[in-house]
Amino acid sequence: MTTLSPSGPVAGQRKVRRATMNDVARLAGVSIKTVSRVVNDEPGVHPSTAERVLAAIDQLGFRRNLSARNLRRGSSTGTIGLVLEDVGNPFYSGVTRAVEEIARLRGRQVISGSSDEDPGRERELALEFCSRRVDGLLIVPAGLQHSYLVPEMRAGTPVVFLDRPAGDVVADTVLVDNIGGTVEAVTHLAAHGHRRIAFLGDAPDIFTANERLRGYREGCVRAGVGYHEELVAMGPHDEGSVATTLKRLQHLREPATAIVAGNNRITVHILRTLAGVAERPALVGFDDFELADLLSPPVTVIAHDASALGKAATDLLFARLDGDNSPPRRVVLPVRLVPRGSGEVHA
Amino acid sequence: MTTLSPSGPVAGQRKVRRATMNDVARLAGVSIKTVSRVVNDEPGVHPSTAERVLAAIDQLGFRRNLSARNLRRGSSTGTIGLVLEDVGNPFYSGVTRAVEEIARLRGRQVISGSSDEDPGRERELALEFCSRRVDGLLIVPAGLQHSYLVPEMRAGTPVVFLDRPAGDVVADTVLVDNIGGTVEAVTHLAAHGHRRIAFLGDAPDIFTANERLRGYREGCVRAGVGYHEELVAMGPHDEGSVATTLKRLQHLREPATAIVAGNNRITVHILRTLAGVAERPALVGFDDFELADLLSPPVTVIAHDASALGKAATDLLFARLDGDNSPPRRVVLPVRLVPRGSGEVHA
DNA sequence: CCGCTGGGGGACAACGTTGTCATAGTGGCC
DNA sequence: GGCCACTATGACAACGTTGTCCCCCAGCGG
Repeated sequence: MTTLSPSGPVAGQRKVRRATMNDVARLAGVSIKTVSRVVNDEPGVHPSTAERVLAAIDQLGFRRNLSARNLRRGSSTGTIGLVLEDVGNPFYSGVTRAVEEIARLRGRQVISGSSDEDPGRERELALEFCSRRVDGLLIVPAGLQHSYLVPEMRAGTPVVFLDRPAGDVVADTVLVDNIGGTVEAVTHLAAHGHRRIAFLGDAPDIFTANERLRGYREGCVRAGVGYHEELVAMGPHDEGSVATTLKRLQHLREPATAIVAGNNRITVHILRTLAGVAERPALVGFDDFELADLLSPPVTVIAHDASALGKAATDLLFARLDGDNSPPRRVVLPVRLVPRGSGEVHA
Repeated sequence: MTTLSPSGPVAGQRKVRRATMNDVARLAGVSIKTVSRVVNDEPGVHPSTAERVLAAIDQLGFRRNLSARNLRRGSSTGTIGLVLEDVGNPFYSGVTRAVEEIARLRGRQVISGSSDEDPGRERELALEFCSRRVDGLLIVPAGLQHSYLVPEMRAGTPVVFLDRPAGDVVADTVLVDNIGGTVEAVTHLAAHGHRRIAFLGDAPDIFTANERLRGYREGCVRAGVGYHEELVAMGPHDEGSVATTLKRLQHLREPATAIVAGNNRITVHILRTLAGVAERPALVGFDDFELADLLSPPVTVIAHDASALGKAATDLLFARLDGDNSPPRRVVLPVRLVPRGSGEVHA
């Protein structure tokens, strides 16, 4: 295996024009249409002609321009757009992977972008993708207003919302059972004798955070332990605010003996804050995460499957692309409580 | 906030043709060029005309077709291609995030795909991206043959290799200091009295795995503990094979008292295997991972920064796009040993 | 009244493909 | 020999934009 340098000046060859079918045609001494035939494996080209064309293609380093092709054919661009909150978050990267996988099977490329929970950025990304004429859109909504998508949907771009519902359009949506999950978490803790169960969640304008809060409240009521404002802390959380909150919960007249964490980031903040603390409250976290089983104590979680979420949404999208025009669907994926230890501590 | 259904039949509107500038022009009673002027904020359009055009755009839900635009202008497509091993792996999703971030600042969209360590798939993805006329390519090489990229590079598409070097082309490359890292790991363990230090790595045809093995060997020699074949286990590892290997290492005539893990997946397998075991060997893992500090004992690692890697590579790519045509560069990012406990166990 | 200026707007070609249709040549059959 | 069928190939338009160039007309100075 020799080391080839792409001969001649390579880096910074910004000015070179890529070879087109025209160039190939000229070099091979045929018409451009014949080149097209060869490139597309269409019949009716004499083998010797095809050979000349292929040689020219090789010599010029020709590669068909897909944009031009799609433009002319008016066909799909073979892309789907994915707008999520942050690819860097393992949960969403799991989603991305699943989306990519299915898209691949259906011969599509994925274009993705992170909104960072910023509605403006979400919109910017989604519309940019529409300008690129993606065949469909998968969106983890950052905001509550999605009417900007109405023209796109009307123009035939299917949109599936993921993880959270859209604010003001009716469209396919895939969610997880946030309420059921937190109800189960609370019930589980109550069953182990806890009556002072706290909830730390994300800002309540985030759909999932709000739903989980509702589930928490319902769980408290059902378990007969009552809902107490003082045991709840919503809002954007960082390590510092979590530490403060935990301290507060501990020093209540009736301290919290158990905590439900609203998502994986919060769970991790809590774990870090509690590291080395002897008297630990029981803990159940929403979202599973790697190594949860290897911590001590292992962390009990409400688990749901990122790739199942991605798969369900993408399947739905492709169903629409295949012509399914039934009314918009809302799919709610189940969650399950995985008891590992941290949630089985008795009060 | 009312709930708008995109009026009329929406889902399954596969047949609708998107409005073009032509349609807008007709509706507004102007020429298509005037529409173009309005859409592009070009001067020389009477405000009242512009208003009519905007109204028509709104009414028809027109959105400029970026492919057509780029085709006509011969300008960049505003996209860059990213081929990695698996977006689902937190390390690569960190890379992805960083790439996305920089691309955004430079007004580019990222198209990405996972090769799953399959050279054929890598090639397929890279060439597909070239067909889409990405402005540049970032590739985590799966195989050793990349001469297929020569025509593309010659045609002016800059390519930067990431995490591993290309097999047979000279191109920009960003790596981490694999050898230095493992040397440091071994040195560290030896300094704590270990003389029987094992190495579990990935298949040696993977560049990083091989480099790390070299570093391990060099570290052993430098530390004066010698290199022993029996302490090394390379190859694809799953939980089972890791368990078997650990057992073997434990039952050697002179058992291993310390382990260097070749990457984060292997580290995790080891941790899972050792869970609950009383007599644990010392452990240093290559790649940092979330929660490493919360395990007991906390895991000592050779850390390097996924986002730094992504950033460096993307910066390099954009430098090329900006016209930098200096000879291909090879950037090696430093790693650092983060002592947390698991590696500071004395032999 | 003429010519000039400049703002507002349009006609047309071109980007790189592919679909449609036409045509040249070749051989076979009556 | 004339006609047909068939193969191999090409000319040309069109996809949705934008760049270039041109035109019309109002206003203005001489």
